[in-house]
Formats: sequence, C-alpha cells, structure tokens
Amino acid sequence: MAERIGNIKVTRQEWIDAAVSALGDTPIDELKILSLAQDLSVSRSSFYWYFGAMSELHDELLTLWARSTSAMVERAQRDAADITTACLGVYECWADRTLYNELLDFAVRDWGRRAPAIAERVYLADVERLDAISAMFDRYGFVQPDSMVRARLLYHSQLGYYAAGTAEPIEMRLMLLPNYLQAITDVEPSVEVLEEFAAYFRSVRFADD
Amino acid sequence: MAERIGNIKVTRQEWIDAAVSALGDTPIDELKILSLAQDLSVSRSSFYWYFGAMSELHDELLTLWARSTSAMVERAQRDAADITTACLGVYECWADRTLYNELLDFAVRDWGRRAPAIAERVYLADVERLDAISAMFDRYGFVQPDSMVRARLLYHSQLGYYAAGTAEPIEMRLMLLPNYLQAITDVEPSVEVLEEFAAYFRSVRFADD
DNA sequence: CCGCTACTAGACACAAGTGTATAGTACTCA
DNA sequence: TGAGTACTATACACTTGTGTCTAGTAGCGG
Repeated sequence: MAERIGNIKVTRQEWIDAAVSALGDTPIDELKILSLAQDLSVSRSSFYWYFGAMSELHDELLTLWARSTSAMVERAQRDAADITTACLGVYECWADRTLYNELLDFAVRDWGRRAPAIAERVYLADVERLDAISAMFDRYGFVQPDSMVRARLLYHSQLGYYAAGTAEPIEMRLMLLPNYLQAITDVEPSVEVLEEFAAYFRSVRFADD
Repeated sequence: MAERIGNIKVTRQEWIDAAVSALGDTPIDELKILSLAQDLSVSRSSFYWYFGAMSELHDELLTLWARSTSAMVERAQRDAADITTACLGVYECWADRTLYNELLDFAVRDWGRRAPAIAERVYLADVERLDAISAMFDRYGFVQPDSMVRARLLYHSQLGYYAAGTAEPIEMRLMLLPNYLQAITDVEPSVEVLEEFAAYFRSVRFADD
C-alpha cells in the first residue's frame, strides 16, 4: 500500500483525500472528476480504474462521515464522575479533528438539504447522537424532557457554532467553557475537571499543525 | 407591476422567487439560468433582459438574506418586562418564516464555506446578531462573559436545530420551550408570558399554510 | 392602425464535464 | 528477460451550460 509498485501515480485513498479537501471549494454533489484529477496531476482514467462513477466516491465520503457518530455515542456512554465530566467527554469530539471533521459534516448536511436519501441518514445520525446525550443526562439525575433539552443545547449549540463558521483560538474557547457547562448542566464545574480537559484540548489541537 | 403590459411572461421578481425556491435543489452558486428558465417555462433570453449575469441574481439573494439580521437585532433591542419576554422576542424570528427563511440562510452559509467574500458577510451578520442578543442579556443583569455565552446558547442552539434539519410540530416545540428558557436564562418562565408567546406562535404558523 | 416599448424565442459558437475505448507504460516475479 | 499485473494517457462522442445576436411579438398611446 505504501509502496507504489508498477506504474502507479495515485491510490484510491488519495482520490478520497482529494475529495475531502475539495469540499472547501465545492459541494459534495458538485465534485468534478476532472477537477480532482487536476488537483492530483493525473488523468481522469485513473479515477475510472478505482471507481465505477462519482457515486462510489460519494459512498466513501458518507462512510467516513458516519464514523463521527459512533465516536460521539461512545463518549456519551462513558462512565464519568459527574455530569460536567460526562459533558466534557462529548466535547472531546469537537476538540479533535480526527473525531469530528466539520467541513465533511456540513458538506453532508448541505447535500442532505438537496437529496432526501442523504437527509434521512443525517436525521438518523442526529437522533442517535441526541438520544445518547439525552440518556447521559438521565444517568446523572436529570429527567425528561429536561434531559433532552439540555442534550440539544449541548449538541445544537455546537452545531450552530460551526454553522456560524466561528473559529476562535483555543484559549478563548477554554475561557468560555465554564459558563457553557454551568448553563447546560446547572452545576458549577470544578477547577480540577476543567484543568484536565484544558490539558487534553491543548494537546490534541497542537498535535495537528 | 401587477399588470403584464406587452409581451411579458415573467417579471424580474419571479426570477428571484424561482431562485429562492430552487435553493431546495441546488446550492446558490450552482444555480443554472437554464433550469430556472425551465421552471418558469420561459427561454433564457428573458433572464438576460432582467439581469446582466447570474452574479446579479446572487446579489439580490444576498440582499434578501440580509433582511433577517435587522429583524433579529430589532427584536433583541426591544424593551421587555423581563429576560424571558426578551428572549421570546428573539424567538419570534424563528416562529415567522417571513422574518427568517432557513432555506435561504443555510444556502448563504453553505455558499460562504466556499466563497471568502460571502463568509465575511455571514461572519459580520452573526457578530451583529450575537452582539445584540448579548447586550440584551446585559440589560437584564447578566454580566460578561456570561451574557455572551447565554446569547450564543440561544442563537447557536437555534442555528444547530436548523442545521440538523429538525422540523417538529408546533406543539412539540412549545412544550419544550419552558425548559429551553429555564436553562438559557436561569429563570423560571411565567405561565402568562408562555401563553402569550404560544398564541403568537400558533397564529403566525397557521397563517402560512 | 401604426409605431414604439418591453420583452421573448431560437440559433450559434464555445467551454466544461461525462463515460468509453484503445493503446500504452512501469514495475514485479518466474 | 519476458509475461503479466496494475495502472495511465489520449482521443472520441455526447450532454449541459454559458453568453450573444437577430428576429420576432403583444399591448399601449397618438
């Protein structure tokens, strides 16, 4: 896989990576084989060797996108000392770009606004995520419908943060975090727990550049 | 304007309306003159009579989109009896489709993810909206940075609600509203204020279908 | 009823994208 | 070293979209 035996210029994975990068320029359902080929400095026939048509590449992107759902659900289900720690577990997804890629997530959501079949998948993923977070609040003594509302505040406010295209420095985000946690959980977060998350946040964010 | 003097099949406004409707099918920056012409059952030359190029139609859509910012800022600046009533004033925008068109809003945000000039306008609009809501919290005794965090929870959670493509029945939304208000304002909303908003919400929503 | 205004249709030339067919080419392995 | 595997380049036919040009046409005002 790492070696390029034979007359290989690009791999299937490189076509996929090129597509993800291109999402900053083009909606998923408007990706052009020709443009990707130019980005990769290779001709279109390479694409047709690896994929039958663009729809196969679309499927790969959907599979990639779906991974963030399981990452988030897993964190919502973790055992934690208190509701604050539990919420911070979920926040890990938004701290680590390998767990949640906002470019890909919003590209899929936009696509869903045009393609009902995609909208259905997005809907199911959001239900799964929100149900997991809502159940998390249930475990720490909250009751319905309050648990669901707090789950939504946690999840939707983060989605909205990205929808607004906000991209603040790490330290600003960490500074506001206690207020977010206080409002969402109605519990004052402890200094130790905040420190621990801050250390985690700084380490994963500095890792990717 | 209402009369169609001469050999008129469609007006400039109808081209704009057709474009807004088409946003359910196509990203703004992928709108095709030919497709709109087919929707309107008219030839492309009609478009070139009213607009020099697609970019002029894009400008119209941006102007339309920008109206929702002033509607929201105006409501955030209103005098209200308490913070709950003040928040409900802002919620009016999301209750009334003539004040906030989510299809258009997300189409513009989506466009902004690809076009820096558009991203800049979206960013400025979001800053304006959030600053107005944050100032609203300030007026009711909240202090920074708590005011800004609560403003974000109010605004971003609603953006996220739409980003997730959620479309619940009115009564469900009204049922969860007290819990949202309680968490966002840290104040228990009074029954009278809730009743008044519920009446407003039902009236504007039933009006548009 | 004739001409002017305000629009519309249809044809043309061009660009960009798709999918397919055919002919390579670079490396590996027997 | 020659055959085979795993790709890649190029060319062709087709579709969809753009912008422009020319020739209309429907109704109003004199």
